[in-house]
Amino acid sequence: MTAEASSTRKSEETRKRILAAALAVFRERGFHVATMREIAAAAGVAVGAAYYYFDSKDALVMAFYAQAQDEMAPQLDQILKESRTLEQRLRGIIGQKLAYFAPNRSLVSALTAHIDPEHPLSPFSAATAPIRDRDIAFFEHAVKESKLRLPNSIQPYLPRLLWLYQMGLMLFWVYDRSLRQERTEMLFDKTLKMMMQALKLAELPLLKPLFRPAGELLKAIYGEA
Amino acid sequence: MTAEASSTRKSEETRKRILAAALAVFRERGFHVATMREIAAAAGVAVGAAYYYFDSKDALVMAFYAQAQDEMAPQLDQILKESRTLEQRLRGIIGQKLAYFAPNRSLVSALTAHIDPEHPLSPFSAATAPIRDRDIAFFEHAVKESKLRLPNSIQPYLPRLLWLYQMGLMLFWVYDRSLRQERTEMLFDKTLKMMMQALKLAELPLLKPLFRPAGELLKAIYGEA
DNA sequence: TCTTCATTTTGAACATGTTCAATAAGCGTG
DNA sequence: CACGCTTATTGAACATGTTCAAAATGAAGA
Repeated sequence: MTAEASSTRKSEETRKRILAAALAVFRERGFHVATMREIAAAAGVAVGAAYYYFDSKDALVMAFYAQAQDEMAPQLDQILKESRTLEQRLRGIIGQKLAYFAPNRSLVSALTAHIDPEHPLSPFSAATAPIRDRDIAFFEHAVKESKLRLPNSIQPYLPRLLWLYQMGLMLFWVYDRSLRQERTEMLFDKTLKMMMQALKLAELPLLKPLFRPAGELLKAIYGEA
Repeated sequence: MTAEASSTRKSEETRKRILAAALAVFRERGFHVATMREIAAAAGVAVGAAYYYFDSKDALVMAFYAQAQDEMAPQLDQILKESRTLEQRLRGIIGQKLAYFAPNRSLVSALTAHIDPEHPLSPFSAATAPIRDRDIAFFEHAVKESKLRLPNSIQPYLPRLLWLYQMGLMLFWVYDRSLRQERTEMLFDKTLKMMMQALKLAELPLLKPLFRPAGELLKAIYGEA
């Protein structure tokens, strides 16, 4: 939001330096204990400068996420190219993200700290829509070309639902205290398989009374498109 | 946590006065903008006093929730007594809670602000276990005596799952901007019906491959009991 | 009543995210 | 170069949740 298109070379340098310093401090000391004064000092700059480039401490985390998106995009594209089934693709995409974020779990936890959709930094806010849409696009791609035959009333919402699934999984992962987060791994594996089972069963006429209201619900919540 | 059993009459008075003042200020100005200085002033007391009785600003909200639990308990018992089916009971219990909290939505949003299970005020923390368990007990009661025949691998976890469902619903409700929160009402109605459908179908052998892994998953996440 | 100790109350001090007026640095133009 | 204008940078000041040493209050016993 703060950085303009007319950013000169040097300005961009400073911005990068501040962000890098912030991430370093966050990693070393944890997001919450890290102070803006520390970060500024680490970047060799006054506190005000940090606020000139970033709206808030949280905004630094958002910048981190945006950067992560850029860096991960090619790898995710690659994964989509190399796999065919939806299950493989989801496993690949979500697994890749978890792996990427693994060294920065405390930072991700800061990201998920705001659920309030009014808060500019919430994953559900209008302000983060571009980032969110970019994320959802990968799930759109993953769903496309897959052989899955879903009821028309559900199909269009699947990418957004999968994104939500991913968010929930990451939330669990962020606070997963088990060794190497193996509980998340287990949750991921089992729920993914169950989801695939459920999607297959969606065709059965027997389950119509279960999936028809689901479609109506989705339409009401997400809107027509 | 702070209030001891040895609380004398006057001390208890002060505590109540501070809590009441806090709730009034929260209601009038919203949780976030309200300051501890305001609250203290409204209670006719120094800031320090507020902290003598409550660990933090958030703790005031927790005290509010505990009080709400006390006040709602008889009504919830009544609802359980007057209804038989699980659907009726859930509709009654959850509906009652939403109605009760309606005048204080901003306060409830403060309650759901901490997802981190390490945070003492998170609904998932060890510190809030007593409050949580008391809540879950109502769902246990609601499930008991209902004619539902569920696989043994799932049955024991049902109350906790229903509690989770309720939490999710309240989260949606807290940020529901629609008139009279009618979107939440719709979500509640539809998901409740779907849940009942799904639970009935759980008996079908056809759906075994879907429900068996679900049972295993629950065991792994929640533990044996 | 006086002493002693625990309980309660006070308000100044502290930490930290954030703002902002002032200053410096760049840069294009005459 | 000199002058203005935009962009960067500074650091003191502010707001607010929280802490804490000191003071006030109260209760119980000698």
